[in-house]
Amino acid sequence: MQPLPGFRDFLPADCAARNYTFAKWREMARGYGFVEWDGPILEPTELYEKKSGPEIVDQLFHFVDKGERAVAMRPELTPTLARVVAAHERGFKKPLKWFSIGQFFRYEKQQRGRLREHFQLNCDIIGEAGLEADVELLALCVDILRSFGFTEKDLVVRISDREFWTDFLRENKVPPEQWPQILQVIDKSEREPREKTAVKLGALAEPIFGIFDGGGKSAKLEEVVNGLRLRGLDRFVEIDVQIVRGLAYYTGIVFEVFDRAGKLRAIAGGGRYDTLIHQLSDAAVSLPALGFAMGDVVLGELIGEIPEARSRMELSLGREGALDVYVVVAKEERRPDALEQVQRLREHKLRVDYPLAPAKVGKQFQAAEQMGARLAVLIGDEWPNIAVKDLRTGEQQLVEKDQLLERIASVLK
RNA sequence: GUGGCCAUAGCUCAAUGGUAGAGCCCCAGAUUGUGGUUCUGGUUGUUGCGGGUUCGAGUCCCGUUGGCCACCCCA
Repeated sequence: MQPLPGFRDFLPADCAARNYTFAKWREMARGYGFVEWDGPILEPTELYEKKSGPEIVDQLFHFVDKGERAVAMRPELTPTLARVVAAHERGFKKPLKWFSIGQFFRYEKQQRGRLREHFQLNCDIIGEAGLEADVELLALCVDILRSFGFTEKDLVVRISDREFWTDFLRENKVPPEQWPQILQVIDKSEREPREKTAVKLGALAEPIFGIFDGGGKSAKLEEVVNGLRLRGLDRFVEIDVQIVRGLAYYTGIVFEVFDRAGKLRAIAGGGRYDTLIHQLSDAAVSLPALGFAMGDVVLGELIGEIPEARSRMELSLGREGALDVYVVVAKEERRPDALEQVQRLREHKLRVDYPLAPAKVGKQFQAAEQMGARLAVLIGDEWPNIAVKDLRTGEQQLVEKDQLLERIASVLK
């Protein structure tokens, strides 16, 4: 039996890496004053249809439950957030700065960087229409990535503005019902030959290519970059109006993070969605909002690619995984005494392990080594004295059992 | 969803159509109480699964499942 396609088993090393990622996400988000929340993993399918149209259903893990409800495993958090905020916003002072770490699902053929399941950090700011919120969100996104050891040489945040294009389309008298289609063509233009894009754009091709080649100027985007400059983070960002993002609900600044080498899929992405909460609100709540999401899969791949990030993680995992003390039961008749010491050490918040079954002393030291124990404590013939061995230096000292804690503390310090 | 490539031990991979192997890992030993190195020995496969061709299939053919890559889509 294998796991289902696109689903992962997390062996201890994988879990350790995942915990490392989550810890960084949490630490940085909290550092920016974001508070953690979460929603259900299963939602009415309708929640996603309402927001993205019926085609989205093809890409959902969805089914009919025993109560004959059409349900879907969440593919993203934003619709849930909008629903929750619409229902509970009065209970909180604005702006809300909320983050969440959870698992998300989509029914698609898997590929590198795209499974049927992944974990995602979502950070959102609700109730602030000003650009300072966009800057704050971008700064958090960049700082999270910096905390993993990435620099501006490793990745780039490409920022764009949906309004730049909607203004353009309005000026060119394009009927609004055609906007989503044209935005999609712009979004895709980078990945296909220009001739093909030109055909799709028709008369708009010339002015749009002109904007691509001219860089696309926007006072708003300049202001965002300036805001990041004040925080010393502008070196990570580039204005690039070709970024549009596929989702229909974005209304303002949008951005995506890519590796500079261009080998991987987007590492993170987000933007402003000022009208979504209103659309999903039965009570006609209307709040400006913006957010981004960062997935664990592509991020993990990038950590693997960048030596600085990888060694930073390995260092951290080495520290986290290690045992403080391994208790060697050198004489089986001393096992009760050994267990008493194990319990005592554990009550003093030390990480302690010992052999569950009788084993040769050599094997026990091997086990201690393998588990990364800092110290081995040997209980046997010398009892009530105990040998304490520093496994890094090899130094060993005999102490009376009541001095054990003291001795351990002095070595661990 | 469409197309191409791939599938051999727990892992990484060998094996002109002719008796399935190596390294690593794991386990056990090296005068019975001291780890990392070393040495010796050992376990493991219906060659992803199901058919077919052939005297004989890991090898060739068909199907199927899974993986990788591109497209599609991108949360």
